[in-house]
This record gives sequence, C-alpha cells and structure tokens, in this order.
Amino acid sequence: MTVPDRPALEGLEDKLSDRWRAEGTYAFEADTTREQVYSIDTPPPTASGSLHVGHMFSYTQTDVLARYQRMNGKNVFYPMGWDDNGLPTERRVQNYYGVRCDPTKPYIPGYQPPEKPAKNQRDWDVVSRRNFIELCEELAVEDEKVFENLFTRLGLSVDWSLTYRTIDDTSRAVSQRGFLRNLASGDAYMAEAPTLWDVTFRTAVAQAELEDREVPGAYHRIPFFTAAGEKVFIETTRPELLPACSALVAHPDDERYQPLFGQTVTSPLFGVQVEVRAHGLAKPDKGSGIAMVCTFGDLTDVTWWRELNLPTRTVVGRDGRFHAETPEWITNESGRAEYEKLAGKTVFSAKETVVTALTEAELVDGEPKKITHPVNFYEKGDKPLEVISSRQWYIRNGGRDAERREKLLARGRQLSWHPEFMRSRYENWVEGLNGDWLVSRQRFFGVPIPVWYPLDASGEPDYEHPIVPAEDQLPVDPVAEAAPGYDETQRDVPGGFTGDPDVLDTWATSSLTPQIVGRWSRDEEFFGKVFPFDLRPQGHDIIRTWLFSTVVRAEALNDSVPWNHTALSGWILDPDRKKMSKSKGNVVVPTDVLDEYGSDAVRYWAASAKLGADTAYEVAQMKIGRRLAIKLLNASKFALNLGASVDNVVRSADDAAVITNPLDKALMVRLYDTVQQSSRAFETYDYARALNLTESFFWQFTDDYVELIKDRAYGGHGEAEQASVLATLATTLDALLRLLAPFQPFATDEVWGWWRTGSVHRAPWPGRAEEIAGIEAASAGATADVLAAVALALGGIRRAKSEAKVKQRTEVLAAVVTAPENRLGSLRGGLADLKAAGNVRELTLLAGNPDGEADIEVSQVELAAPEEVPAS
RNA sequence: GGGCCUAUAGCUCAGUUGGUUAGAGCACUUCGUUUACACCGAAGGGGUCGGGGGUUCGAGUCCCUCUGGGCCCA
Repeated sequence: MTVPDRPALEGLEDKLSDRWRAEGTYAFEADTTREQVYSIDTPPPTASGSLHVGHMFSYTQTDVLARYQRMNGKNVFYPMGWDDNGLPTERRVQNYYGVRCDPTKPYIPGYQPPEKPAKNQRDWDVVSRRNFIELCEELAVEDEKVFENLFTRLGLSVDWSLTYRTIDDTSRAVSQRGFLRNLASGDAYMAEAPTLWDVTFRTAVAQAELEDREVPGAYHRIPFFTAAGEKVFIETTRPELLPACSALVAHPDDERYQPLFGQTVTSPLFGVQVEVRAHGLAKPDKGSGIAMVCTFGDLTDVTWWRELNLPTRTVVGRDGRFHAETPEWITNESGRAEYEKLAGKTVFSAKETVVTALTEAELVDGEPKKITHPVNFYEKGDKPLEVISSRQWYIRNGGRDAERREKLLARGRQLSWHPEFMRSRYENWVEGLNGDWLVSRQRFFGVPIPVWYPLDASGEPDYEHPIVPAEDQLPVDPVAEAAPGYDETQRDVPGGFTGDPDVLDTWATSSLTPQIVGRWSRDEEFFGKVFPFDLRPQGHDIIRTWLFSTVVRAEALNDSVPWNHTALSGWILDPDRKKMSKSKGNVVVPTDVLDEYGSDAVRYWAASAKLGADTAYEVAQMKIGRRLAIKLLNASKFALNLGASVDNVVRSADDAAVITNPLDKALMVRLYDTVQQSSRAFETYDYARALNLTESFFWQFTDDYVELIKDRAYGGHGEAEQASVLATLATTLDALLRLLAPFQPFATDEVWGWWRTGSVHRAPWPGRAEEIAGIEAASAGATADVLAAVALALGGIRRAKSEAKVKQRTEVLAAVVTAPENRLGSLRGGLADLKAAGNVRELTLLAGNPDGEADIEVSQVELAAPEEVPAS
C-alpha cells in the first residue's frame, strides 16, 4: 500500500488514460452473448467542426451510464465514430488544400494537392470524387486526433479500437447496401416531384433540414380580371411569380368569392386564363382572402397543386433564375413580351421588373404593405428556398402512408425514452410529416447513389429500370465506374448508360451507424450480439433528423427498433440562459476548463445535470466537482493512514460481526441505503440522482463520521473499538470509490491504486448480492439516527464554542444535551465519540422537548479557561 | 395557432409513489491553521416553493386557471 504524502489531481489524466489504454480497460470482448452485452450507438460527432463544451457535457453523461453498466457486469460495446460525410468536411477540405471536386474527372492515383492552396478559387485544383474523398480522409485524421484527445482526456471509456468514419470504405458500402436493399423492397423510389431547392448550394433539401426564418416582405395588391372585366384583387408577397400562376384559391365558405368558383379569370400583364378554385387551406382573413397559386411558390402551393390537380407551371430553374424560354402557356403577344424581360433574371430582380411593369400599367392597388413573415430556408443556407420540379430519390418514412406512419409511431412507443416526455417530440414530428424523405443531394462529396440508368436509342435515360451493382462490388461510384455489363466507352451515348450524378443525404448514411459499427451485412453473428443496441444518446434537437431517420432505416432493413433506450441530453446555455452555438459566438473552448479544474471536475458539472435538462455553463459547479475529487483523495489518504486496509473490508455477512459500535453501524445503514437507491437510480438512467445520493453520503461520511471517530481510530478506546472503526472505514471507502467511479474516474482509480490491484473501473458495482448482504448484516438492528443525532449534538457544542469565540479544541468541562426521549438512545450510542470529538469532560443527557426549532439542543456549556496566548 | 418543458434561498440546482421543521453547493457574515484536507474547517443569517382557485386529515409534489421563461412544429 502506497499513499502519497500530498495527493493531487494534477497529472492523473495522462497517467491513468495511458494505463487504461495499455491495459485495455474498456475493450469490448467479442466472444460474448447478447445477454452479456450493453451496446451504445453514439452519434458520431463532426470532427471537422469545432470542439465545444456541449461535447463534454453530453458525452460525459453517456460515459457515466456506460461505466455503471460495465461495473455492473456488462460487456460494454462503446465505439466512437466520426461523421466526416457532408458539407462541413467538404468545405474544410476545399479551403485547406485548395481543391475542388468534379465527379466527372478521372481518378488520379497518388495525387498530391498543391503545396499551398491558391488564393483565388478559380485556380484551385479540380479533382475526382475519389481523390477528394482520399484528401478528406487524410485531413480528417488530424481533426479526429484533436477530438480523440479531448474525449480521452475527459475520461470517456470508449473502446478506441472500434472507431469508424461515415465516409470510409465500409461506411460507404453499408450505406449503399442499405439503399439498394431499400430499393429492392420498395422502401426507396424515384419520382419527379416538387422539390425544395437551395439555389446557393444547388441542391435539394429535405423537410428535416428546413428552418423557418422571419424575413421582411411586402404584400402587393394586384387585380385579376373576370370575363366581365371586374377586378379580383389578390395580395401576394411574390409578384414575380405571376407568370407561373395556375389558379386562384379561396376558402369554400368565403361568400365573397363563392360566385367566382369554377369561373376563369385573366392574369394581369401576362394575360393567362386561370380558374378560381375552392380549398380549405385558403385563409379568408389573410390578405384579400383569395390567393394565387404560382404552382410552387411555397409548400401550400404544392398542396393545392396536388390536391386540385393544377397544371405544372414552373418558371424558376435550379440556378434560381427565370427560365430563358418563354413558357408555352403564355400565349398573347404582350404577355410573352413581358416574360422576355424576366428571362434569365434572379428571383430578386425579376420581382423588381414585374412590380415596375405592374406599376406602369397602373395594376398595383395602393402602396405595397410591408410585413415580416416566416419563409423556408435550408438550415445551412442564406437564401430563401425555391420549390422546383425535379427527379429525386426518396425513402419512405410514413409521410405519405398512414400504415407506415403507425408502424413508426409504434417503434417510438417500443423505445424507452429518457426523459420520457421527449417521446412526444418524436410523435409530433412523425405525425406532422407531409412527404417522404428526399435522399438525393446534388453535391459532389458524399456517398454516391449506387445506380446507373440505361440510355435508349435517343439517349434518354430509362429511369424505370435502374442498373444496380452486385453487393460485393460496393462501394461504387457510378460517375467514375462503368455500369455492370457496360464499359466506359458506352457512358452517356445512346444505347449506353449514364451514372446517377447525385450523392445521398448525409443522414442516409448516418442513420445507419448501428449497422455500420455493428457489422450488419458483414458479420451477422456479431451484429446479433449488439443489435438492437441498448442505448442511443443524443441532443434533443436531432430527434427529428438523426433519431427518426435511424428508426426509419432499422424498421425497413431490420424490422426492429435500432435501440431499446434513447437518452436525450439538454443543451448548454450561457450565463444569460441563451443556447451556446457557434453562430452566436458565445461558445467556450473546452480545454480551458479541463486545464483549470481537471476532468473529474468538468465531469461532475455534466453529470449533475439530468437528462433532457438544458443546463447553464457553470464554472462554479466545476469547482465543486474539483473540491469533491480533492476531498476524496484526502479523506481516502486519512482513512488508509489510520490503518484501514483490504483486510478490513466487510465482504459478506460472515465478516460483519466486527462492526459493533452503534455509530459505525449507523454509517453502515446509510451506506446500505445509498447503494440501494443509487443503483435503482442508475437502472432508470437517472445518473444525476445517483451522484446526488452518493455525494450526500460522502459529505456526511467526511464531515460527521470521520470527525467523530478519530479518537477511537487512534486506539483510544481499545482494540475492539478500533477494529470496528477500521472495518467501517475500509468498507465505506471500498464502496464509495466504486459509487463515485462513473463520475470521477480519475480520482477514484488513483485512490484504488493506493491499496487495491487492478482498476476500479473493472471492479464490480457495490450492489451485488453478497456484498450488500454484508453491509446489511453490519447494519443489523441499528439506526442511522445515531450518526444524525450525534452530529447535531456535536454541532451544538461547536456552536457554543463559536459563539464564545474560543478555539474549537477548547475543552468543555460540562454540558447538557436535551433531546426527545426517542433520540436519547441514538445519542447514547455515540456518546464516547461525541465527547472525544467535542473535547467534553462531562456530558449530561436530558429527555425533553427543547424550545426553538432544533429538537436536539446543547445547553449549559461550561468551557475551560482559554489557553494563555503568549504575548508576541 | 398546436405541442412539450420550466418557474423552489442573491446565484446554480436537488426534493422519489402527496407525509414531521423544504435541502446542497456557491456567494455573504463571524470564528479558526486541532494529527486528511487553506484547492481547508466550524458556526450563522437567508425561502409567502411564480399568482389565484380546487382535491385531501395533510400539497413544493395531484387537478384547474392565469402569468413569466425556453424549445419544437405550423
């Protein structure tokens, strides 16, 4: 046994992290059964992004749960991955190397990027998709190291030998295989449909990526004309879409417009005849109560277009500009002339042009009415989304199919949610879906959609009969590799083939992390040992995206929930209660607090927050964690130096007889309760409560118990009394270290190393039957009130000294403790310790109910004369 | 507009199926370097549990309602 003279937290992280890694403390044992395994599907962080305290917060919470399960005898499968598939990595690789991806370029083996990136983007190297992915993997290694170092330092008990990336060969193959199986089973399909389109990124966007933003706009009041020449005013924020108008719509109950239903009106400027229709989604109190449907002006337009079977009239293209060709539905000459002014213009300048033309023709009624209104944006974009018509791949998610929606809701109910109320977020989202999951993205970097299309004699693709690769060919890149049965000379020529140019949405890959890390479709035996996973933690902001999409894929591919439990972490709020985010600029760099307070301290802050609770970034809370860790070192040192050792630990009921003193037994009662309740809290994923219980016990142990037993521990009351104390100290310390191990892995393992072999993190959780029987036997017939009552009395004695302004060690010649009859027994049990700790010569116990609030009161305290203070 | 969460000491938060006198830490005041700990210890002050109503022998806890804050979806 080696207890340092001056224990300290400094240096523990490096020392112990190295040891854990070398000894494989957190290694998953593959030779196992499903019952023994506790598997965790951690959402891989984006390593190219920046680190922030939110990472430490939520990953600590998961780690605490993992550590509990491991100590509780589970073979914990806890891998980490990196989500380097997607836009953030794409941008980072571009800027870092000065390269641009063009999938049509051929792969260059051994390609080296420029030494220095060119300043101007025009001068960047243009590389193939495969080269681009290689560069990503190269750069990602550096980014991932930073993350891995942070997580290691934080003490995450991850098995780092299992690490994966969402862009590596395996992930791409699994992602493509998942897609192809979805395709084969009818869960994926292609369709020409209105698509939300980001003109900056030139890509389609899914419903889950939408964001409403309030933007300024203006209602323009514009007349349409009936056959009789009467004006019908509409109010629109998008007058530029007038040439795309396919109908006017009013509410069926709106008496103002009922006479017009079924009639035809003519649009101003463009002279197109459109029908007036009735639909319940038209809002009578909005504007003039009658709206123009400009085919795909917004999502309500799409609904009207679909439900009223309106003609498709699109004027905005993928570049966000008006089509160059004048649409054929504009037939009269002046209308065609008006459109020609718009051809090729952006939405913004087309609006100006149309408004000017309307104003000149005196077709605007009054001044535009300025408003702010919510508009759909891509969450990463900065221009409003357009809706265009395009051909895209979809995965069925229940958005258009009630039966599937019910199935997915049932999966949601099958999952245990922590906290439970988060389930309603999931249900609200599933119930509110209005379309299937669009998975095509018109990006370069990502997992290619693994299909080709045959070209007919005129060179048109046959979308009905896509060519798919064999599963053992995966991963493939259809833009760089020829379709099976064809060769490269037949690409894009009539009678040949063409590759799908798009990539999959990043969620289409990251929704498969259980399958990727669980070796689905590669090692089914292994997959069966970890799937469905036990736990999936994540922030509650990604329920609609990550959590939901993973449920969708597991339902389709595995006919199962992906996990049995899901834990939702809260967000980090800055001291002003605002969510910390990069865009707000209020992000705190995590390494500073790790340097200043240590990992155990930061973990304490994270672990004292309940799941789902948004939590203030509180340095004060970390200071408490640090204090707890230091206190643990010091108290342990004290207990061990008193002579507590492995041999004193009560391990079963047979050892329990040595604990005879009522005060010692009282501590055993508290320990027993703490172990039971803390275990129960962990079983319900309430680690914060477990920490709270253990911490309370720990403070009572150090502040009250240890203060009281010093005299007895030094041998002042004989060997039997000393043996009772040492057994109590050793048993308590032994359990306490393990109870705190999930929260403060460094301090606890350090202390463990002073007097035990192996790691505390591989030691069994204290709730095991034999051990708990020992603690129970040691506390038999005792009451925890001995400790509580004696502590109160000691407090009273100290108060008297404090009020008399004398030193605490001043001798008390005599004092009276008054307590209710039923607590006198408790006081008698610890009387000797009380007198020793308070330095009291004569103590009289008196039955009675004292005045005031406290029911144990110390009075008639007679203090010895103060020590002579030598004049200095 | 719909849904979910939240309101407890100056601050950050506990408070289990309703059950004695509502707790912890920080901060504040006073005292103290006694043999684990000054990155410390001891003692103390500080609460109409957001407002109102109800159920109950009993409500911080359950129900209704109002108000403030936050989030998600329209």
